[in-house]
Amino acid sequence: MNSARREATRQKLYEAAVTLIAEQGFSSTTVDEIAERAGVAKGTVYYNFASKNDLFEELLRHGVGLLTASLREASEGAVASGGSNVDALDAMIRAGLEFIARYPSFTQLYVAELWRTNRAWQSTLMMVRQEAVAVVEKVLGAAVDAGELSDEIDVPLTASALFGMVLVAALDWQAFQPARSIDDVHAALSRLLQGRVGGPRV
Amino acid sequence: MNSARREATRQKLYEAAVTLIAEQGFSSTTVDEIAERAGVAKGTVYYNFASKNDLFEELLRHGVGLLTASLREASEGAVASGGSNVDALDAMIRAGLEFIARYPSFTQLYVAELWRTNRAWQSTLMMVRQEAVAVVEKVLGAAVDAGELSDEIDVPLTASALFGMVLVAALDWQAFQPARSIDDVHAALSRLLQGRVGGPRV
DNA sequence: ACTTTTAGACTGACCAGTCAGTTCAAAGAA
DNA sequence: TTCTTTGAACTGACTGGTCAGTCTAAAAGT
Repeated sequence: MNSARREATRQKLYEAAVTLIAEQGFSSTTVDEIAERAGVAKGTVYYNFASKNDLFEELLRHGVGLLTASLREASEGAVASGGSNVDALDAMIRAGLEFIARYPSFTQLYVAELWRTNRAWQSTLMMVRQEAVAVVEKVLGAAVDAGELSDEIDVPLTASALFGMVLVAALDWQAFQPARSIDDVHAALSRLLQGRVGGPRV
Repeated sequence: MNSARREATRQKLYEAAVTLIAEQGFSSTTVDEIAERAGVAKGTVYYNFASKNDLFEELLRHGVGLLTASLREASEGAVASGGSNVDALDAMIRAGLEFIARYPSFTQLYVAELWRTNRAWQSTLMMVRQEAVAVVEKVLGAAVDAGELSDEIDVPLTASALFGMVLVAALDWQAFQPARSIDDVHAALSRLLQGRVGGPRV
């Protein structure tokens, strides 16, 4: 069981697949392309994954797992160092931006597939999405309970909105003004979160 | 000459294509399927459009055209009836939600393709996106000039963020809690825009 | 008269998945 | 050390199916 070797191969396949699928979409990316980019024979793909679909599902699980961990860590870090729940939200925005900057392809691919219906990996995607969103909802709920945020807010909807705000702003940043610093982008989003856009002027 | 008959056929093809592509993606939707769903012979597709790609590009132009018109109308309506620029933004959020509720498939498909690189219709997509975003940016800019919004905000980035907020919240609404009323969703997003989430408590 | 649509057979390219055969690396044998 | 064995990992030509796009002659619409 040379599973270190195998693991390295799988990793190469993930990396090859993620960029190709982000660029072209799942269906128009061929297994031959993935194998070639990974520097591996086609058969190896099928030795390591049951099917093209399966490769993709495992890729999704793998990627969202990284995101969830990173969000959770950011939130816990903020709280541990004496921050409020709003600080935790802010830290999660930061972590989200960092994740997207680091794995732009994965993010593209995730967004492209998230709301598609009738696809084989639909249920996997929903599961994995729920895990990520739950992290945000939890902090949002805690902030409301602690009186930091208005108790009129709709937690799940606001979590979605925040998620979308970060997602779209970050993808646009990467696509259209990649030169800007992450601090810049973070500041703009923070401002929105903290109500300093449409709120009373300071 | 674009006869009325021809236009009706094209319309049927758009409608068939948009749902199929939203569900399955562009590449895994076949021209035969589109023709069948539209109740039209395959040859008719090629009589009306140069290729599958061309059909899709025209579909994108058509759809984003509707969105842009609707945003512009909402914004102008708000201003004409004596509203502030922030009211105009709010009206545009509403219009965005209505658009997504009415054309969920188009929205899915748009999001799925927006950040993809290396696709034939990439430039078309960028162009139409820019038109839509410009409408939001214009109002945002006017609001800053009028002193309604902090002049520290980054207009393009905030426009993206707002766009993303509406987009993701609406898609999640449609996908996971379709029973909720549009007013409900609108209220939650308004609150975020107006800074009543993270801002000072009332 | 002229435009548009029909029905569907056909072609050539493309591609997911298979499988018989080859290579690798580790563990033991000499 | 050097040789042999073993099973896991990998290879790539091949197969069977799918699909964009073409083409026809005839019908229907305006």
